[in-house]
Amino acid sequence: MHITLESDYAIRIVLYLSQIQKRAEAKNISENTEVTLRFALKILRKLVAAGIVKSFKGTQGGYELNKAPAEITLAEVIETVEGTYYLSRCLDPQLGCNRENRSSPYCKVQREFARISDYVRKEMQGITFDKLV
Amino acid sequence: MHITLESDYAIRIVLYLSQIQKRAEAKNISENTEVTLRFALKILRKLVAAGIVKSFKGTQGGYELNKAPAEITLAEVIETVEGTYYLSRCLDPQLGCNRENRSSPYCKVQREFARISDYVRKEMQGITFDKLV
DNA sequence: ATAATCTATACCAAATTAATATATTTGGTA
DNA sequence: TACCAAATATATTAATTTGGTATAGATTAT
Repeated sequence: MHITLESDYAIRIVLYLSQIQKRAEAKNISENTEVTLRFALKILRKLVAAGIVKSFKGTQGGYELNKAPAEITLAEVIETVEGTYYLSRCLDPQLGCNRENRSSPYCKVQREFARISDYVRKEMQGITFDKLV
Repeated sequence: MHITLESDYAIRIVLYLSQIQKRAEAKNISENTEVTLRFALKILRKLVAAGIVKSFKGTQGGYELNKAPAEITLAEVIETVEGTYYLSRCLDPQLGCNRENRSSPYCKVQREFARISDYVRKEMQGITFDKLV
């Protein structure tokens, strides 16, 4: 939904992997991004599931990017961690408007919020990690 | 910072006052906006302090708009309740980036977020309540 | 085999957001 | 001018979300 600290962490991690361009173990990533090890591991698993990062088990294991930084967008990383971005919770299909007696299913405010949310998503889709290193 | 349910409530309240165009007491506002009375009172106090709403004490008291709906922007109402809007908490001067060892005071990600946040604020400044009734 | 590394699920704590309670002040009206 | 209906102020509590941790297990290079 919103962009929280976890997104910030996920971005730092992908940015770090974009910078070093090689495999790094979780401990290394944690130290270099200032994200606690366990929380970094949790985020890394999400990034792996989303196909942004590749993981390798066992000795000499670790994580590396699964694609070129130029192919990874800010939107992708944020939505991996937060789900779809919405400016207001009333737009989230999971939450919706908490009002019972509303005349129409979508009010004008909601429509404005939806328009702005779309813009934000599009902007973030246009920002790739090669531009951020 | 972010747009929460409280913003949603504040918007509903201002919208309701824009629609009826007359004085209404808190209980009436609460019932018509589906915001609990006490929470509505709390929000109303903020709206009064911000000069968006005028309050009248005593019998026949209540609340009414302090200016025309066309003069009240979505940005104004939201920022009354949430403070300045930022896409990411790292932009909030009160919070900031929680990273210690950062090379530069503002990273590129932060700059992109700042640019998008500015856009969102400008959009919301352009939306007045006469368009929303 | 074993030590290093990731995986999975569940759990807990801190912070934020939402809502309520109580006591007080103000002002119109009988 | 006493009274009652309303707003004001501050503190407190409850619910939700976010951030972070613990434990047990699976995998792989050496």
